[in-house]
Amino acid sequence: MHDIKLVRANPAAFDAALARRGAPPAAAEALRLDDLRIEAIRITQAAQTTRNELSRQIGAAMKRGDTQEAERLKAEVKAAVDAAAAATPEVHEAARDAILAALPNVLDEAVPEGLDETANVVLHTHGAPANFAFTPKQHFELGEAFGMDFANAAKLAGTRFTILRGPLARLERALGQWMLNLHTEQHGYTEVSVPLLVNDATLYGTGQLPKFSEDSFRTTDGRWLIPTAEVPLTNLVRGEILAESALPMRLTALSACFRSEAGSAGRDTRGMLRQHQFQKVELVSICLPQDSEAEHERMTACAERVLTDLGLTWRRIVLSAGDTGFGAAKTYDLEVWLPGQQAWREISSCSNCRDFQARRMDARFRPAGGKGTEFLHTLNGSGVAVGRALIAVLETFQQADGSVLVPEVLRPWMGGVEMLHPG
RNA sequence: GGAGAGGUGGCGGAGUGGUCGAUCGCGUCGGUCUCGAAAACCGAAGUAGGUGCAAGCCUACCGUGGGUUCGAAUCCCACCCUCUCCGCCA
Repeated sequence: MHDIKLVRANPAAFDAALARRGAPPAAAEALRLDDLRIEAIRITQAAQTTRNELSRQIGAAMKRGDTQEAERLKAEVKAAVDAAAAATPEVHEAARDAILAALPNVLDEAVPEGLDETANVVLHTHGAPANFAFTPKQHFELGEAFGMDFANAAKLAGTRFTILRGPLARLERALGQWMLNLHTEQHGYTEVSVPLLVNDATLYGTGQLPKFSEDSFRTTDGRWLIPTAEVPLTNLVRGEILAESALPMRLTALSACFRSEAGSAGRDTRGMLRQHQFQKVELVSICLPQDSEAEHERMTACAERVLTDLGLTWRRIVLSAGDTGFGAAKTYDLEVWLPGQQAWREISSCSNCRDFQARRMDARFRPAGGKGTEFLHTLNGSGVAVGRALIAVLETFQQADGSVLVPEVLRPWMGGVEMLHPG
């Protein structure tokens, strides 16, 4: 949600910010509605002042038993009451906010220009795609031998679901547990167990509503399955006024994530790369405005640490203007190299949302020594997607005979097993 | 799911139709006192919107949304949440 005051202060700059994302100008219409709102407020408040004064007189008149005077005043107050009812500032405010709530965040100046992913910029690469002495298989080809089961998943739930059994089920659990411990024990994050079902206000707070309702699953009682733990974690501060001493607040959660849009693109139909349900370790930071840029770098480094410790090949890219998500001012994607697929694929996305979500959530802090309140900054990042990490591990550490080497850091979670053998 | 009770300012807790944005207590902040601290005493302090150069003035907000009324924290309706008991259950 944008600050109408900033729009008013510089409408041209606001429209220019939208143009970077390829969105049409909106300042003029928002300001027109805000003008109507202010005019209606003036009328309403003037009428209320009159009504309040006359009401006081009515009360005084009745107290001294002057019913005739009271009745006369009642007739007089009617005009003010009608005038207050006729002016509808809340209608104009709702119309204004409907526009503002559907507009994406203003981008960081450092975000590269461009309207799609072709304009993304690779910042650095860790490791290099390895040469295999054999033709590396894709994860679903490897997985079959380990009981990666798409047929039964389809029977139980439909397409875009996967069933894992035995060592792969354990490997998924190992990845999640290990990542969670890494972030809580070494990166200063606090583990949180969150609801997987949330209400409208929560989904609105992080920006999924009102514009992207079709991307999430809705329950029959009006709740939503979370598309990411970012939603419940970030909304923990919704409506709160925090003390500076509580910041930064670093939260992490391992959760299932549910995405209804996952199948609509018709891409990645084979395998478990793009699913309606997947596990993810999420990182969320709530911090002071002046700290969010550094926090963004820190958070991304925490996610990178996961990939490095697993022994994966990865690179960091900064998303272009047009590819940056709705609520983000700046986003780094981490892409992992998949030898079987011979491609870089997204495994983490770390975004600085600045005060965009905080405004929607009304999440503020009280500056130490200062007066009043200011909006917090919020950041979120995957640390990392567990399902995709599983894919990357399978494809990266596969052997010629179809067995898979277990990354050292995961072995304590795998009962000490060093090599997974099919069958 | 059934029955009952209740949601008021950071917390506790008054207030049941007429200057109530709200008595009071605790906590917080500033001051007096003190070598310093405690105690005591004095004082300050909600959020948002409108208006003004400013001091200030005005409006709204007592779980949320409606309604009744000249006037609602107070009455009515719906919803949300909390607590107690019963039932059910991992």
